Amino acid sequence: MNAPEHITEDPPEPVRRAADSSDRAYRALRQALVDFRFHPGERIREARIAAEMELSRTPVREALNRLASEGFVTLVPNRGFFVRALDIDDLLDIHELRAIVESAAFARMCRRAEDAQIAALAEYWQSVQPVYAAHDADAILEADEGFHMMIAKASGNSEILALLPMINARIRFIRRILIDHARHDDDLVADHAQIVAAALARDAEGGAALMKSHIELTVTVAREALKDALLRLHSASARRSPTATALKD
Amino acid sequence: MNAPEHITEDPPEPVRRAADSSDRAYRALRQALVDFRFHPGERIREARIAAEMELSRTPVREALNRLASEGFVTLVPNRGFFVRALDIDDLLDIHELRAIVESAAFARMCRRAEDAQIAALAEYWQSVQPVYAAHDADAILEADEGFHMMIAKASGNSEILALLPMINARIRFIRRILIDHARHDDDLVADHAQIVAAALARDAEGGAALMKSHIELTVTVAREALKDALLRLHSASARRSPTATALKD
DNA sequence: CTGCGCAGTAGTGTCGACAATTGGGTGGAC
DNA sequence: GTCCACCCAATTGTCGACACTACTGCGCAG
Repeated sequence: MNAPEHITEDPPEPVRRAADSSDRAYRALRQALVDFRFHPGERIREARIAAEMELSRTPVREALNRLASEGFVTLVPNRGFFVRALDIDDLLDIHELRAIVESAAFARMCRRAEDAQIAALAEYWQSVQPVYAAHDADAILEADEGFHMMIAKASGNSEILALLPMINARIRFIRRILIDHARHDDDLVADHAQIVAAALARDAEGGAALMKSHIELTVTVAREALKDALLRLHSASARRSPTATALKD
Repeated sequence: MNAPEHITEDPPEPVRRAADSSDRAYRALRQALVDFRFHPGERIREARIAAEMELSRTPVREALNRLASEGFVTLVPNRGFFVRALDIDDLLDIHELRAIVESAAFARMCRRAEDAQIAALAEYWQSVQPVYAAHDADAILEADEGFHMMIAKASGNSEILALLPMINARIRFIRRILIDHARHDDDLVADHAQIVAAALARDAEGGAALMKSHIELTVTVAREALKDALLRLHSASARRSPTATALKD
């Protein structure tokens, strides 16, 4: 086993280059933004982020550039990156866009998806029922997003499938809060059940309308809760430093 | 007008730091991609691009990262950036998404926009009529995009307004080709006139349907032309180097 | 007291350099 | 002739450094 010198022996440190510093920075920053751990409008100091994540500014800047084109942050030349100030209207706009896109995705699925895909949707819905019963907010959120993503996938439109995750990322924190506070799990379950039924019946118009009201109702009902949540998050992020161990994971 | 000596005189090089290398790289690369001056699937060598644009790899990488999150290119770790291979199905999907979003934008505009905004749309439409008559493809494209952007703006939904330019950027080259070749200016003019009429009448449903068919018809009618155009562009980009002076401007 | 100019400092924008990785080519063993 | 291991050139991922810009606080004129 002792390797001859002329042959490259097993490196004692097979630490293959991670090559994912940018990606890690991207995910950590995005999560921090989604969780509103930054004050809206706050300037993001690259050096600070880099120091906290124990890497150089380069990957941090790459991550910020990606986040900028996704609308999470804005770039002011020679001033730096700033957290996008999401207000209640923006949130409503995003939800409206989501309703538009997802209801269209549903209609397209009804018209063009194969039976197997719709069956898979119904089956998935069946399989995650216990999750809702367990009242685990994180698990419910995951199941919920999964449900909607399956419809986007079954729509067969790759652009819709690519757009939805970007929308989801920006409203995930709201959905998370709503699941926790509004405690309208039963409504969610009922809506989804109706949507699945419409899918099985290939009722494009009816199902699309259901989807639209499903999403819009969520917002309408929770508008006040949203306002409170935003205020609370803002003041929280203003009080304690949004950094420190915040980006460690 | 002649500057006094005791005041910092005009530096021989008043070139205030541009600080826009990344932005220039972004725009140039995006334009090159939109124009299909890169072979689909082609690997993008950062050093080469940087050398051609006479700057370092850093701004090129920043531009590529932004383009990656916009879907123009894909990033394979440790391999680099690759031009996204757009096929005919992708193009149809993008147009479908555009039809979904824009028809919804129209309906929302009818329901919520102020009279002044709709009047501005009608006025804009009037003002660009000569452009269509002049048969200048670039000018027509600009007028066309402007028309649709005004509707997105009048929709009052900032997310729609932000999404549309991203969609437009990716299908601009097609619209450009269609305007040149299909020579269906008259249809465009007729459609737009109908859409304006629906807007003035605040006919949300009718106008949305018009908008949808306006966009979808464009695709359907031109499907064959699209295939040809894609083939032609691909072979062209394969033959000659997609670089050289290609990125100079 | 108020407002303007000015230096000092914090922070961004860009660069060149270096280590790690990939893929292709070369040579030898079978 | 084929296949495998190894080496090497080309390219990416990350870093530290430096020039330049924007903001802060202070001094000074009005």
